[in-house]
Amino acid sequence: MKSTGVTIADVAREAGVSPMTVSRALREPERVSAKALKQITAVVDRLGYQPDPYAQALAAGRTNVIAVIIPSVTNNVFADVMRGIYAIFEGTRWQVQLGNSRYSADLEEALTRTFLRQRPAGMIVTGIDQTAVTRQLLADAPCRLVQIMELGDTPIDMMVGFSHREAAQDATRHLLDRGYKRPGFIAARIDPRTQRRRLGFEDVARQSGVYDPNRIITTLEPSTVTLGGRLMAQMLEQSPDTDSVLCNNDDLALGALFECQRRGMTVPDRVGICGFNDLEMMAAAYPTVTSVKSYREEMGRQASTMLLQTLNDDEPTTPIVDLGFDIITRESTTRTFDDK
Amino acid sequence: MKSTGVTIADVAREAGVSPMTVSRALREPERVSAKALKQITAVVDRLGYQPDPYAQALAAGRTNVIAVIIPSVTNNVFADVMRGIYAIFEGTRWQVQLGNSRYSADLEEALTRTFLRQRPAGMIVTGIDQTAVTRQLLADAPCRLVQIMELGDTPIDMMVGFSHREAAQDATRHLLDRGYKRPGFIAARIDPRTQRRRLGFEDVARQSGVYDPNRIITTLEPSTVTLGGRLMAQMLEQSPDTDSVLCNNDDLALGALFECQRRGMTVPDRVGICGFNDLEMMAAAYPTVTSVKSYREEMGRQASTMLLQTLNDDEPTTPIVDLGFDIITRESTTRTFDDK
DNA sequence: CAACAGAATGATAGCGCTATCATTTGTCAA
DNA sequence: TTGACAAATGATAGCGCTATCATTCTGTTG
Repeated sequence: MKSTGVTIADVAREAGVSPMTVSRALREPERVSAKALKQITAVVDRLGYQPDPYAQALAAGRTNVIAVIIPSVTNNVFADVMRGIYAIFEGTRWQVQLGNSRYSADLEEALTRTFLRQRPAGMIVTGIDQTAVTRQLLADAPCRLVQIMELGDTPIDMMVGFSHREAAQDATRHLLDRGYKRPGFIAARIDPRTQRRRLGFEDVARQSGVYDPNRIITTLEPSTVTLGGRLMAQMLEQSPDTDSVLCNNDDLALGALFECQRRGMTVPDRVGICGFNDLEMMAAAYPTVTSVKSYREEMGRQASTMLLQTLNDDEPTTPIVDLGFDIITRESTTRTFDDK
Repeated sequence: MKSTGVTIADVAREAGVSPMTVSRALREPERVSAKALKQITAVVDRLGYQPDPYAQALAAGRTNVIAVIIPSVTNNVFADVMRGIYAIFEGTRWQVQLGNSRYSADLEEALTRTFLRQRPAGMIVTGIDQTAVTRQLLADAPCRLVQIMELGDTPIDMMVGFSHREAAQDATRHLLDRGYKRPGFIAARIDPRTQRRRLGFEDVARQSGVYDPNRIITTLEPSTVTLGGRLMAQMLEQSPDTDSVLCNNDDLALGALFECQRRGMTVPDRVGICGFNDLEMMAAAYPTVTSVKSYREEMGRQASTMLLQTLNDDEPTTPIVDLGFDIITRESTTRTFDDK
């Protein structure tokens, strides 16, 4: 039943002090005399003592768990966010624990319950579209929280993100500025963020008089490069005069690019392509692909830093952070002529 | 200091039984009378009781944690493995906990210690190149273990993987079979698996008399599509007559493809390209790209299933599983002529 | 109907740690 | 040297649960 075997009592005995002093030496060394500290440290090292995190959690009533809920572990976008989160918490006493909601609000609710049962020290959750119950759970939780990826008017606590709708608006405007007259929009895995991007596309398309529902193709399927090709093919079949596409993400954009090449339709001259997220590969593609850059790793870092501040009893200066976005213009939307 | 507030004692009081009976009702319902069970279940639901996992762990001396150590969270390959792992454990009482060794054996050792301190119910670790200390820690651990990704002669416990060296041998042979005479090898983020793939390439290159150290380019940088382009460029500069490349992974292969296109070198006629892992995008690229398919998600599923069996006190029928690999031949190595 | 096996339940004692408060030790001014 | 006060340490009592064993309650049998 025993684990490592070495308990705080063993250390205390060997060091000739009480368990309480050992406990202190480990957590608040400044409250222990230099002599005792040295003694204890030596024994800890010699015995290889490691505190039992469960006993600590139970006795102290709090944990060192940072619970993170993301919709997908296989999506590059969240992988980047995670890298930012790990970058901040690695080497600290906080332990990141990952939960995967698989784009389901119900699963997210269940996950939230599971996590809260563990009394996390802090939480990071994705997006602003939690169920009412989840929102309530999070609001009542005895820990601080950062919502990431998006911005919204009703933050539960803290927030780091950017406006997907505005980003899509700007990207659509970019296509029009580049002389494209009949832009389309393709999207897969319709989640709330995707929806807002579509709205952004529609905003600008409508207001510029180029809106055509036949140039909007969405599907619930998970997004892949192959699917990008398929959606592009569908677009060109149902609206052959489409001269550009805003893709909901870079996988789709890459697939669309390949599909155009396969059909001998030159990019950017015959078809302009704009992706979303600006994954690393977009700059390496041939032709290079324009994309909406989002600051994903920075988002993870910011969220973690803010959480860390609250854990140290500092209030972050800005509890709501807009990281913005940038349209990274590349060859795929840079025509060599204008078909006016 | 209290958490949810509702403890097992509260439930017991309300249900008019002892805490012990509640504890039993929750974990071994068949050992409790139907009447008591119904009573208790009702109270649990009404009060929304959730057992405290820390108290459970401390009292029972075991946990429901499955510890998984992978070298990277942002690498598609491991994302796929994780998907397989989650697929098996989701919905069970086991909780997957992820650790990121960032391709460092020392970090892996530290992580292993951290995880073992938590007395996981089972572990999944990547590869076979642990430090001696890590190996010892794992061997002594009071839980079962699966090593994934590779095969080796000295498994610590169970193992699911495939031979990277043989895979690279086959891929190299494939290039030669397709009529390529001067194959090269490019690799980034040199980890032990990459090394073995290089050995596989060298095996066949040597034995076919086409070995040329100037056609092997490796770097410690993390692998990206952009880097694939750069390494390909370097290859074509230092060995301009290279007529094909085996890429250590698909990101590099895609970068190499783009670089060739940028230089107007036709793929597959002027240069053949073979990737490794067979990520989804390889089938969508233009031209489609040949790659060594590895069964990553299946690897995660197998490892998890085996672990689950041991957790249920069944011994898996095969503790060492070779999932093999397949060369998926596509356009990028299908020449329309033979330059013999 | 006594006797008894087996099922159901409960009392007790921790798991390894920390919060709290009491006690001891050390330091310094008067 | 003494008293006052702070610093250092320790004794005690749980945190919420489960393992273990003792007890009580069935139901069955001769």
